[in-house]
Amino acid sequence: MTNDDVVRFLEAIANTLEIKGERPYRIRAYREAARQVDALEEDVAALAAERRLTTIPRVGASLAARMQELIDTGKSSFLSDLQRDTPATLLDLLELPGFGPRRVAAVHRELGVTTLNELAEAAAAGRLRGLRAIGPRLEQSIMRGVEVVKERRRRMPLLFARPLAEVLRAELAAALPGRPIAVVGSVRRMAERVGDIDLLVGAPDAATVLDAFAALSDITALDERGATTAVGATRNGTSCHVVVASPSSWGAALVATTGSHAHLRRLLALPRAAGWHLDGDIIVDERGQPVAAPTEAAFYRLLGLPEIPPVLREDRGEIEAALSGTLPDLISIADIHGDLHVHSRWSDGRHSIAAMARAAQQRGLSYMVLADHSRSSVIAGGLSVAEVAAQREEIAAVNAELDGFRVLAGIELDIKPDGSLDYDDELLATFDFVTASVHSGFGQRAERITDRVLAAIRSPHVDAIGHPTGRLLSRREPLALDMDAVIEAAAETGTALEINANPDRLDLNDEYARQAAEAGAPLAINTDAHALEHLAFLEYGIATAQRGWVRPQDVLNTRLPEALLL
DNA sequence: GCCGTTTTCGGCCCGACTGTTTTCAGTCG
Repeated sequence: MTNDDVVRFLEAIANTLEIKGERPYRIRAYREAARQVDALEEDVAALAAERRLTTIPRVGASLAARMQELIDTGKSSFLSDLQRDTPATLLDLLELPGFGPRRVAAVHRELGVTTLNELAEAAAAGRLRGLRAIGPRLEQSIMRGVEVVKERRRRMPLLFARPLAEVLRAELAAALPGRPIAVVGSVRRMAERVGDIDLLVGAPDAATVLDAFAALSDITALDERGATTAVGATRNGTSCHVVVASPSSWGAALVATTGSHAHLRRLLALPRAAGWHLDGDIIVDERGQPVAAPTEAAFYRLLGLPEIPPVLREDRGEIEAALSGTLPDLISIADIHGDLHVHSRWSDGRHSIAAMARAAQQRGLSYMVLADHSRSSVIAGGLSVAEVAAQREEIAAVNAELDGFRVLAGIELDIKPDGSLDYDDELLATFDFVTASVHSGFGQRAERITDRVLAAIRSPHVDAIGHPTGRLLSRREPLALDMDAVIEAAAETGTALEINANPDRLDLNDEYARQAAEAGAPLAINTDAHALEHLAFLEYGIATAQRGWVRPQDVLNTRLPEALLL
């Protein structure tokens, strides 16, 4: 029982209670406990073993008893009781945009709907029409939403896939000491969504490897087994594919299993690869023998190419660029000198300005822009005009304490639903750096929302647009923005577009990042950290930028503050 | 359901948008 399992359990209870129409503060108690367990450094199972669950903040006697039962027995009588009249599949419906607990409860009660498919059928048959507060627009959005949610289920965000892949790799490595094991496939390419986990093992004897794989505690079922490959299912139903290669063809096997399919197809069509083809997961030559290449560099050399970084292997022109010697000089994490979007306790961050600054410095940065929320983000604790002034004093005090690191005064400024900005020009002029973001009116139509963002870009006080498309990989589709117009205006005014590195956002995504860089719009790669540990998100932002062929000179925060503030 | 403890009960985040209405419910951040 992992902390994540307990978090999901508490959230399932909260969501079920919400559908049942329970009192809001009781629901919130479960949500807050879930957040606490999520932030817990210790193993919640260890706390349970010592009967110390109530030492977790926001966990009292009642929640502790429910968590204890779950951890001890793997089941919860409380949750099963709740699910007797509120089936677990109803929780899927909450993922639909515009569909909250009340509407879920209504379609369940009035129409007997319990699953996404049943809801889609009911919508298609026009049976939602009779319900209060559901009209034609919502009906349309439900039918679209069901498809979106299903696709999300098929391919999980990298955020979830990458740690899962690492657990499997580490467990397999422990069972096979001395063998090289690599996470390959779309996780290695840092693709934003991942269908299944791919592992590559170097070993002369495949059977031993496949036995060890089948015996992993996280692999609950073996779906397929061949001579050198196997497919298993993990506890949460994710499919994991393992391939065994001989050390002499390790490099070729890395290329073959890292993909993408499109990249490989193009690669094997090169003249120098005449007769080569894929035999299962192995690249073989015209005689059917595995291509001997101990490293990836050696493999690409056989084809007369420089080594192409995994993040570029999508057949988006990288092979042509490699042939002509024009592969981009990709940005790397070491190029980043500052983070332009960091929150603190002044709004909805978990840590103080000083703590965030010290953590950023430890990560090798030399400055950060403190960008707490502006006043309209009420729930996020947005800063009043008076608080902005008070915060400046704390920034000055923190800067006086720090050596070799600077905190700049910034703001994450709401672009309000009518397109106006959240503070007046006079106040805006006093910030070192302003990032403007959309936090409301997500459902607006293309023209209206595009106008809002364009107005912000054209404001002389706005230096960057935060998470421009507003998407959340695990639960929200992008705004209906005209991105061509946004990128064009950003290039024209020199307003930066953010690559928000939060792995649930990755916004801009790789393709827009590339389009922006090519159009000459400056980029900013920021963590949007709301806690110390979120500063580690930078690597996801860098990977997204790399996948977008972004070079250091395309990115604002590769500069030092002196150059930034010009 | 948790918490504080000058309170063992009464606080705990609310303002605005959208699509549904015909005066507002439900969702969202």
